[in-house]
Amino acid sequence: MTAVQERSKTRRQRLLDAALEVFTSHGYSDAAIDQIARASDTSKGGLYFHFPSKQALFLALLGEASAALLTDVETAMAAETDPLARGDAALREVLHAFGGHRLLARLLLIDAVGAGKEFAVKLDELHAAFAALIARCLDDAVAQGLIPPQDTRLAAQAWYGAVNHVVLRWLMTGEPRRLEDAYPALRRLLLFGVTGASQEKVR
Amino acid sequence: MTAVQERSKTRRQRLLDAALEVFTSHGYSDAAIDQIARASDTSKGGLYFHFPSKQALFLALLGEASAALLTDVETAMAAETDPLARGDAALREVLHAFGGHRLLARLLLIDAVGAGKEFAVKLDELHAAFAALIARCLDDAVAQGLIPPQDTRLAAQAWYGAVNHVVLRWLMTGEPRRLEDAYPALRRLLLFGVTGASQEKVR
Amino acid sequence: MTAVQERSKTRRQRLLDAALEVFTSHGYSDAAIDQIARASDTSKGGLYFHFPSKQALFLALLGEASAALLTDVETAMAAETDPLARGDAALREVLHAFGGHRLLARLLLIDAVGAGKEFAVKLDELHAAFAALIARCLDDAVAQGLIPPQDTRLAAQAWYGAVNHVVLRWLMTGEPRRLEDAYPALRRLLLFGVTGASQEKVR
Amino acid sequence: MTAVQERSKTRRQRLLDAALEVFTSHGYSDAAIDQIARASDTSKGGLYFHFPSKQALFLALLGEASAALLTDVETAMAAETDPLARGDAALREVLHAFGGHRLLARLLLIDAVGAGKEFAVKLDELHAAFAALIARCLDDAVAQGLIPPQDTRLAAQAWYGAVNHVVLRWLMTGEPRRLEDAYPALRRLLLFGVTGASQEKVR
DNA sequence: AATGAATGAGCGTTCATTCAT
DNA sequence: TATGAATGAACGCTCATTCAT
Repeated sequence: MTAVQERSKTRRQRLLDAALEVFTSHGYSDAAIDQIARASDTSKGGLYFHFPSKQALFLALLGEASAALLTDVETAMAAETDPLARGDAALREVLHAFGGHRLLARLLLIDAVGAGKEFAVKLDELHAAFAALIARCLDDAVAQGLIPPQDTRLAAQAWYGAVNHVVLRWLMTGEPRRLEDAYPALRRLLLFGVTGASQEKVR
Repeated sequence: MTAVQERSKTRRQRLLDAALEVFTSHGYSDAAIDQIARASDTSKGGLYFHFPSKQALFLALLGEASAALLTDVETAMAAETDPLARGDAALREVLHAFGGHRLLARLLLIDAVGAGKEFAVKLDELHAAFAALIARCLDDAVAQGLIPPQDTRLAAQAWYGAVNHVVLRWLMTGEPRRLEDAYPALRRLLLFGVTGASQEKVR
Repeated sequence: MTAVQERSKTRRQRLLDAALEVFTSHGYSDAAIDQIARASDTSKGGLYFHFPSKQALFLALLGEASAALLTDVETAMAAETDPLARGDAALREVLHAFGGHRLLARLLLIDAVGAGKEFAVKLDELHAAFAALIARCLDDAVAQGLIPPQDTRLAAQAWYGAVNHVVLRWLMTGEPRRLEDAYPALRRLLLFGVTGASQEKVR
Repeated sequence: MTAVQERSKTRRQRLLDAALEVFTSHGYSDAAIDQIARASDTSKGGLYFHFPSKQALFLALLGEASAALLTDVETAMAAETDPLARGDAALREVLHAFGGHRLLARLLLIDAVGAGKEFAVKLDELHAAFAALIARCLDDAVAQGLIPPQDTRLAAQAWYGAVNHVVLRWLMTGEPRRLEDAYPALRRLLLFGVTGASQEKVR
């Protein structure tokens, strides 16, 4: 990487950092390009040199955040071999990643949601990627006889939705203080959900 | 109620209907007051007679939608006495209500989320009310020995989040075609999750 | 016309007047909407209530100016019956109209020309309308044997171009001081041009 | 001229060529420096090395185009001795030059006109030079008794305007297909115009 | 000589809100 | 009550120009 590319990368990164800050504190629509430029110690023109539009900037941010999150989770899962342990690792890592990056959580779980049709696709990709990761675990677990056969796609979504909502509550109400504290109870619920109890107990 | 009040109520309702339509098809920020006025066969001035601001209109809409949803769910729950049957009824009713009112689902699950800080409180109230409803079921079930003791608040949130996300997927991808079709699998997951399996199977 | 329409028309007219002033003093591109709004004692929003865009405002101005000019010329021509006298009247009226409305002349002969492709059509219509007016005179004159058969379309264009250019010189250099002073010499040239001299003299 | 100067000249010419292309296809205001730089296989910085501003670039282009046109016409006129034959040669050459260089015609007759006050002077110089050329012919013709005494300045302008407008029509509507086809009729009109017919025929 | 990243003033346009009628 | 003309602050974006390399 040449010195020029280096500097350019720096500027681009500064812009993304500032954008994350501003978008998450005001919401997509209420975030002004001017504000982002100011927050990144750059000029409006400079921003538009690196990103062709506000939408593209947000999209880039979404892409980087999604990729970073997915990478983290995949890495954590790769360390385990047992299917359920991998699901467990995914849960732990998601809570850890979001817990350590509040803004990233806000971006993906709040700001991206109501931002407009243009971002629904990107968000959908993230959801799909996550659901696929979990569904794979569950499919493996079913294959190994660890859990009973079931609709693993839907279970994966429910899994993801449950985690999301706990994170959302944490974002909105601040409870639990440390997001990771939700781990034990959440783990229990999710595992039990897919493990299944005897029919007699439920009926 | 006088005739004038009656007509006023009609107008107000027309405005709310139009607002639901426009807000859910464009998102809060991109929805124009002009559009809502036109869609409701009223004028901008007329809208401002009934609602003091765009924000207030959206808030009123959120309020009505939330209340309607909660009422439906509470009614459905009241028909059952067994705690777990009441939770089951809640699930069925939520899927039914959202499945029958796509716009309402969009409003609460998508548009209200990224609309801005001003609406976070309202959304929080809805979440809290729902969580309380479910948590009460679970507490009762624990008290009656139907399920093991657990963090019922968190379980309620996970429950709600799982349902939300399934509805969200339905909104975004159209799957499953009929939202109610998700009921059996979702029911199984949620009940098993709170019922708990034997420790041996999980470990 | 109701009082509201009356006021609206007034405002619209004020906007057109201001637009003429600003467009002709800065050129289309360098004229700022802000300036026009200020010059018309209105607000930018008010301007956009009456005209959907800068382009549309300029187009409306061109339309009104063209129409006014054409009407004047047609009226002047209608007073004459002899074909050549009608052409003569057209010349006199054009010089008179432009001479009395410097801004209108600038608008049509200078500002509209380089303003962009979008206005070429409108300008073309004006040119075509004028050329048709003159060509009709010449055709009649040919039919009555007043002038020899010739390419009347092209002659009409040459006629129009000659007048245009004299007006243009007047706009740019201020000569002659009174535009109407160019009438006698111009009349002579144009009439001789179409009347035709004996072949012997030319060869 | 050194090799470096040679290369510089080449670069300068490439810039002028690209500028002609871009200015005539977008108009002065809508032509972007970026576009010109790209079209000339240079950079923005490179452009600014050769020309201090957009205005100066356009002015240089105007100057070169004007000079080229005038040189062509003067050369063509120099080949003739008879005053009216020289005017005739001028007409032929103008139609030929514009007919063969559509972009040059656009530049001088359309783009330069509405581009702004800064270019009015340059345009005026061109008009004046042309008018002087024609006026000289006419003065000579008067002196030699070939045409009757008249306002030769104004006649020259009318001459020029008529030609201009025919070229303009060709640019805007594409008629006649070959600009040179307008020559015979135009020649007849212009010569007759200055030659003058007997008063009897006109009255 | 040449590059292209960076600047920042300025523009056309939008839209929630107001208010005379 | 209801209307819609009017307001004006704010926004996303452009682009001629500069300058470190």
